[in-house]
Amino acid sequence: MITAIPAVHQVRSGEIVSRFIPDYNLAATLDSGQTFSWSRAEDGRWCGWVGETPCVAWQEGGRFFVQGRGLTEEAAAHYFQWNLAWPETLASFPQDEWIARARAHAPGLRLLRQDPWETLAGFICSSVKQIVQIQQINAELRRRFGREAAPGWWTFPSAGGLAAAAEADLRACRLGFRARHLHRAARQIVDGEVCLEKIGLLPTEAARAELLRLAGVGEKIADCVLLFAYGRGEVFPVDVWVERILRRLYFPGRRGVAVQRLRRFARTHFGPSGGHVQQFLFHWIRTAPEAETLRKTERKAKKPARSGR
DNA sequence: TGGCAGGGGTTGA
DNA sequence: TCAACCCCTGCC
Repeated sequence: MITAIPAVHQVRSGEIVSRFIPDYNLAATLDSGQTFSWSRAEDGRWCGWVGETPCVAWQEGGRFFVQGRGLTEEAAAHYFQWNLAWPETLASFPQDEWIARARAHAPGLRLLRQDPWETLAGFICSSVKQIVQIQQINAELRRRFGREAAPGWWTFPSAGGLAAAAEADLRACRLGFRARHLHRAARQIVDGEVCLEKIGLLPTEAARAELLRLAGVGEKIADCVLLFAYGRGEVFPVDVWVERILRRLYFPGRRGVAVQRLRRFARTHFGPSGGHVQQFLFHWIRTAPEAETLRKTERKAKKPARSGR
C-alpha cells in the first residue's frame, strides 16, 4: 500500500525554524481534513510539505519546530499561519454552547495556507472519499507524476503534468470518476481558461465564481479552496458532516431545510472568522468522544440516497 | 467469508 | 431533482 509517510531521515539534516506558540495545536491542525499531504511518523512527528520543501514538524514545550532543507522562517510562518492574530480571531466567534464544546475539544486548531493548485486538486479527488483514501490518492499522484525532491519524497504534480498525462493513468491512482474531473480542471488551468493567481486578487464572491467554472468543482470544493488556500477566513464550507451539525444543532426539529438556506445562515451567523468555526465544528463531530452519539444518530437517520445530500 | 450498502461531491439530463 | 459515476471500507 502506498502511504504518505516518506523517509523521515532524508530531511533531518535540513534547517530548523521555530517559534514559541503555545496556543497552536499542530496535531489537530494537520489531522482535521484540510490537508492530505501530512502523516504522523512513528516518533510522533509530522512529515509533509511546505510548498515544494519536504519537512518534518513537531512541538515541544510550547515551541513549534519545522525542519526542511532550504526552508525559510517566512515560508513556515506563511504555511502554518504563525502570524495570525489568534486571540482576536477567537474573540470574533459567536458565543454558543456548540462552538464552546468544539473549541474545548481541540484548542489551538488552526487553518493552514496551502498552495491553491494542490488544494484544488486534492479536494477534486475528495468527493465521496474518506480522508485515508484521499491521502492514498495524493501519495499515488505524487509518486507517479511528481518530481523526486528527496529520496522517497515526491512533489505534488503541476497542473501541466496532470494535463499531459492520460486520463487512464489518473484512473490508475484509484481516482475513479474523479479522474475525468481532475484531468479537465488541469487542462482548463493549463489553457488559461481559469487563472489561479488572478483568483487570489479577486473579492471572495468573484473568486468563488471563477473556481466554480472548473470541472469537478461545486460550492463545497470552491469554498474549501477559498478557505484553505486563499486565506478567506470568512468562508464556511458546508459538507455533509457540517450540514448534519447545522441541521441538528441550529435547526432542531425543522424538516426540509435546504442546503442553500444552511449556507446563507452560516455566512451570517458565524461571522468574519466563520471558516475557523467550521473547522472546529467539523473536527469536533468527527473525533470528539462526546459527539459519538450524534455521529451514530446521524448515520442511522441518514436517508438511503447515495449522495448524502 | 462474501455480499452489499454507503461515503467529506459534482455532473448532466 | 435525481441517477450515475469508481473504488474502498465496514457491517451483517
